[in-house]
Amino acid sequence: MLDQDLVSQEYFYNFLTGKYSIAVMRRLQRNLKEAGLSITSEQWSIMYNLWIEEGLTQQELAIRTFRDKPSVTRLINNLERLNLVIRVNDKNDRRSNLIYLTKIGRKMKDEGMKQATNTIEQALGGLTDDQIALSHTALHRVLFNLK
Amino acid sequence: MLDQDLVSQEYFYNFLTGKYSIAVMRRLQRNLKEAGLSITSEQWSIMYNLWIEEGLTQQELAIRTFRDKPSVTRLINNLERLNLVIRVNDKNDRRSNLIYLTKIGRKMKDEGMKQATNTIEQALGGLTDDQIALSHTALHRVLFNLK
DNA sequence: TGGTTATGGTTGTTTACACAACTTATGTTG
DNA sequence: CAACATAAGTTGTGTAAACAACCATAACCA
Repeated sequence: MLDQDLVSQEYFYNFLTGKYSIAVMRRLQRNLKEAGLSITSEQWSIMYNLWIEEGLTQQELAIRTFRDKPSVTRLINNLERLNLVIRVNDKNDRRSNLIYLTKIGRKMKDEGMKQATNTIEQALGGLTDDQIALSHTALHRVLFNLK
Repeated sequence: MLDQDLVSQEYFYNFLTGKYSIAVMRRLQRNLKEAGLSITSEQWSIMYNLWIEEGLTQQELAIRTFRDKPSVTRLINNLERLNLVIRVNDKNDRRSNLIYLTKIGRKMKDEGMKQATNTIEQALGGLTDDQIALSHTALHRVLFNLK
């Protein structure tokens, strides 16, 4: 492969290095902070899934957030320290923890989702619905290919 | 916003949580390891830029990899410990370090680029050139919007 | 020319990640 | 039922991230 090719394939390598998602997550972080929500974008991704459905196991949260089990353990640890979620031992399967939101965690939903929407609008500004739909398809395929 | 909307906008929230790039970077990591290259995907992104052009400053590497200065400092520390790069103090501007590859670092280029190409092919498999080009445009816009 | 500002890099702190090894509880099956 | 395999979660270790505060050098400019 020639150096010329290296440079012209810049796009692909930006993809490899996570440039796009670093940008998006950094902006989400900033928007959350400016709205007075002191959670990280990673913590947000856990909260988001719990806002949709409470009582998920850590395993299920790991799958939905595409993180591994140790990562989820520690994210839940931190969210528990922030009094945003609680672990409840599953009576039917004592290996599992069911994760529930606290009152504070539940109250955070509106503002948390608003900042997510803001971030998305800032990121996708100037793109047509068609462009968005097409990249949706492409990224979905990427996820399918790699998982 | 209704819960229904939350679920149907899954794609956007996957974007926010970095799901796609986690998948890509994890695969790159795995491919590098299987090829016997013991560097992380973050280290790869530094090496990639040095394979294109040596003698960059840390500042310049930070811009090209979309990372902040402390991150680059520590990545270079680790790469220096692995004997893959060296810092050379710039005679003309003594604030700057110019980063050069070692012989070992230079020899790693072929295999390192090969694994990157593999990863890209695995990620984009099944997508047409048009789809790839369109998502390129979209992601480029995202980067422009957020930087 | 001397003081201020800007730039390149480092260090400290907290959070998060991957991978491997481990514990405990549940399933399976001979 | 006992032995083995699987599943959920935790802990250890090394690497990387953001953000803030800092040092040294260079650039500006009044």
